[in-house]
Amino acid sequence: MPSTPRPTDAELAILRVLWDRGPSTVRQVFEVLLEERELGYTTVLKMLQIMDEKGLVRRDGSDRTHIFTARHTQSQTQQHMLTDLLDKAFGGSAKSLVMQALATRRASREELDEIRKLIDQAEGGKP
Amino acid sequence: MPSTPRPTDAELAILRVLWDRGPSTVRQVFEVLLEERELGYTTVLKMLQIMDEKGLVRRDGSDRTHIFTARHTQSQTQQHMLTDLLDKAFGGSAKSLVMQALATRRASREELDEIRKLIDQAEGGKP
DNA sequence: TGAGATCAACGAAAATCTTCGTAATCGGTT
DNA sequence: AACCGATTACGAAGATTTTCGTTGATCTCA
Repeated sequence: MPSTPRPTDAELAILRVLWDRGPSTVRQVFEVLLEERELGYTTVLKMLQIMDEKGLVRRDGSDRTHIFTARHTQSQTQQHMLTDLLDKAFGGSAKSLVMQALATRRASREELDEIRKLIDQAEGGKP
Repeated sequence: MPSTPRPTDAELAILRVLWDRGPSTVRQVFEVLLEERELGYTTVLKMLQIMDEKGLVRRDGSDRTHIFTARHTQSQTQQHMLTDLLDKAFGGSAKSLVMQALATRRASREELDEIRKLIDQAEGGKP
């Protein structure tokens, strides 16, 4: 149960890179982010320093070029942010959150089938 | 489609009051929030002024005591924040968001049934 | 070995968020 | 009319977020 703060938008962009590409150097993260938007190398460095202080990433400084790793998995972070949103905007109701999410119409038939299977499982295990 | 910014945590607390109790004065919002945490009257006033500038609330200043109203419904705001989270933390996959949400184990059997019905409907209407 | 490239650290600036004190204004009451 | 309480407006301070320039250290290789 991670007690780290909820990542900000910019922090999340960095975490996405670390989740996708695994442990990375500042430069590697910088290059990926540069494809999406303009920003400076030292901006990324500073962000990673702050994220290290916050506990969002871990740093290996044994080499001259430090390696940064996301401290929590994407799943853990998703869970964290979802719970936060659930409490702050959905009055704690997972049902209404899921209904709204399904209303975004981004799920394909196959995905809906998988979701239904998950519900069946959940109900099966909940007598 | 509201092009207002995503509300901050403090703004969301105020919006919750407006959604629950309808159009309200600063004092009314203040009194409700005071039950949850300590804060000053002018803090709430200032927040509402800023939220008015941002377009998050509408203000009726025809009377001396102004009345504030949420500019978007709770549903619209939920949709907005969910879409934002979807893109920034779930790679746009509604499926994985729903799966994670269901994993919070906050939904009862009855709620799961309702969700499944919604999926059935969605699939029925999707050729 | 020394010149140039790469890197981390530091500090600081601009923007945003959150908080509230103080002052000005208005309404109702004496 | 003068006062009192309630309300809005203003401005500012502290915290956080996002950004980057500069500096000094370290590495590479010619």
